[in-house]
Amino acid sequence: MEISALKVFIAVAETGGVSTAAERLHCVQSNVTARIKKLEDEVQVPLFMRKSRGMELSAQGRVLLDHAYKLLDMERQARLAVSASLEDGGSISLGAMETAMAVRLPSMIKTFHQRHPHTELSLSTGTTDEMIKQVLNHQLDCAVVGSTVENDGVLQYPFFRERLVLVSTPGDETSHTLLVYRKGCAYRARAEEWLRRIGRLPFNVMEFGTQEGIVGCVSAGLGLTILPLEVAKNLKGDFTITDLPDDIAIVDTYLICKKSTIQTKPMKTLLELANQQNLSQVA
Amino acid sequence: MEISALKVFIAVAETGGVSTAAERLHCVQSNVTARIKKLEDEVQVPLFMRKSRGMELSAQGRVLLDHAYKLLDMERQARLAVSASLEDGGSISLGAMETAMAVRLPSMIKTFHQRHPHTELSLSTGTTDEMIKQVLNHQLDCAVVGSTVENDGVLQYPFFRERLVLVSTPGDETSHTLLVYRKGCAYRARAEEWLRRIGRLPFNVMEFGTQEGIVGCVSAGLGLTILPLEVAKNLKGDFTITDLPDDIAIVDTYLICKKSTIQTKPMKTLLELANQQNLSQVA
DNA sequence: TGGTATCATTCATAAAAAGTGATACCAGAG
DNA sequence: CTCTGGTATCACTTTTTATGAATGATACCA
Repeated sequence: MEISALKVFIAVAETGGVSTAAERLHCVQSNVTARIKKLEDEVQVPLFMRKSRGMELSAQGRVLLDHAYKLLDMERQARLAVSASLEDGGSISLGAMETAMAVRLPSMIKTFHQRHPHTELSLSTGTTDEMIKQVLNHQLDCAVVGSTVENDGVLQYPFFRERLVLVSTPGDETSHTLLVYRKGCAYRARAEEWLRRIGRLPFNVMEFGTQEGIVGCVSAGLGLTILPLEVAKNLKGDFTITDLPDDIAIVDTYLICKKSTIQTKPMKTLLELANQQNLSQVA
Repeated sequence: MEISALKVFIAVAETGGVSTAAERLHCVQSNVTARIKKLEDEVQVPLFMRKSRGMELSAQGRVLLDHAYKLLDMERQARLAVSASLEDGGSISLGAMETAMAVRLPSMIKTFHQRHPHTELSLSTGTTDEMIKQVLNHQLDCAVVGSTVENDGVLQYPFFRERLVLVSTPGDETSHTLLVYRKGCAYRARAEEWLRRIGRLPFNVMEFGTQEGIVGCVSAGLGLTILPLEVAKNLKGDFTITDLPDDIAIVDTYLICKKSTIQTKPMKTLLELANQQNLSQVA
């Protein structure tokens, strides 16, 4: 039962005749006759009673007419919804490093939600490497990551700049144990680079899935970790913060998304908001 | 946006790929590819993001998917409703002479409604001639009329037999004024026939649209009228009832409907109920 | 690194559906 | 009776949908 068939059905039902319906449909009368017959074949029931002059709905026809109206209306709605979703609505999946999610994103997300209350924003966290892969696979619409990506199918917007510091418990600053995220974290690479550079070798690494786990273990004196200064300053407890040289410490984060991702209005808003943050927040 | 197009859209969305969808749809991939493309052209928006392996819904695609499910379900419903209306549901329009509507029909209608609570019964009244025409034109599904009709496209079921009597105010029995329905009433023909036969000429006729009007005017002494005995006996007020010879008085009513009217279950019930009343209620 | 399997797309073409125009047919009106 | 206003039927064209084979891209595996 195709939508177009229902349209001719409605035309005949409303005009009470094949010829008048044909006129309204801008087609020829024989075509209308044929399509009605096909529809009747399909539902196995006569939809009209042929009168000497015109046709009149049968009981079954009246039933179908009701439904046909609804169906047609729904089709219109669907069409509308899809166009509208370019403007608003729909959903966006955004990934971010856990640290970014904690510090930078909340205010931005708030603003976004005010501007697009109908757009569903689904947040997830992951390591830089994981998220880059997900963006490339369209499992994420966009992501906040800690390194650039050399792939010209990807748009990258500078998001913010931050300074990494080493965090440990007092007296534990020279630990050879590094507590970090699982492989793929942008910060982890920096930390390892630093330890290698200052020759604190060999060092061992403990991997964690969440930031909470890392911080908990650092405060228990298990070792040291690397965190954005913003995050480190807000830690509760007694920690020592050790500066790092700029080339290690300063990391630029980017909001990335695939070029092929549809640029809906909400998506544009998101990128725009990201750009507004694009001030060197840290020297 | 045809239903069939949405079916392939859903298949692709659910299986996450053209090939798997094609398999499910029992057709070749190239066809699925083409139809998806056509749908995308139609809505002017990419519905899927092409990944290296398979396809994934875009934000707009997700929106459409929701609607597609609803639409498909609605279509199923419509199809079902039409078949079901053969069994039950739907509507039947029944016409009857006002006198029949008052006396014989109520109990029958009640039974009918108990058996088919989902069938809408629309009642109307009219003269025999009017209703015969309406049945022939399918403006009525069936009707209770006071004469047979010589048209072999029409089914006629004996409904009941009744006795007509003349009704007047006491002392007004020989009035030359006949109060009757508008032209086309089966009883009116009988009354005129009677007056002619007994030579009460000339007589004049006042036409009315409703039985109430007739009765009111009769009781005001304007003239006499002809009514079924059953009805006459139940009139409130002081009336004289005059018998008529059998050939004038006894009238058979019939439930008629066109042969071409679909014999739905409810319709069959109606005819069956009519036949149960088919007892000579009056000698 | 090359080989193989898995997908999507493209293209030429076949089959089916929708649309056309002419004509036949039917019933009511004059 | 013919005329008129309508539907149905028919042979035909156009459009849409479906097919099969070829192409290309990418992942997976050795």
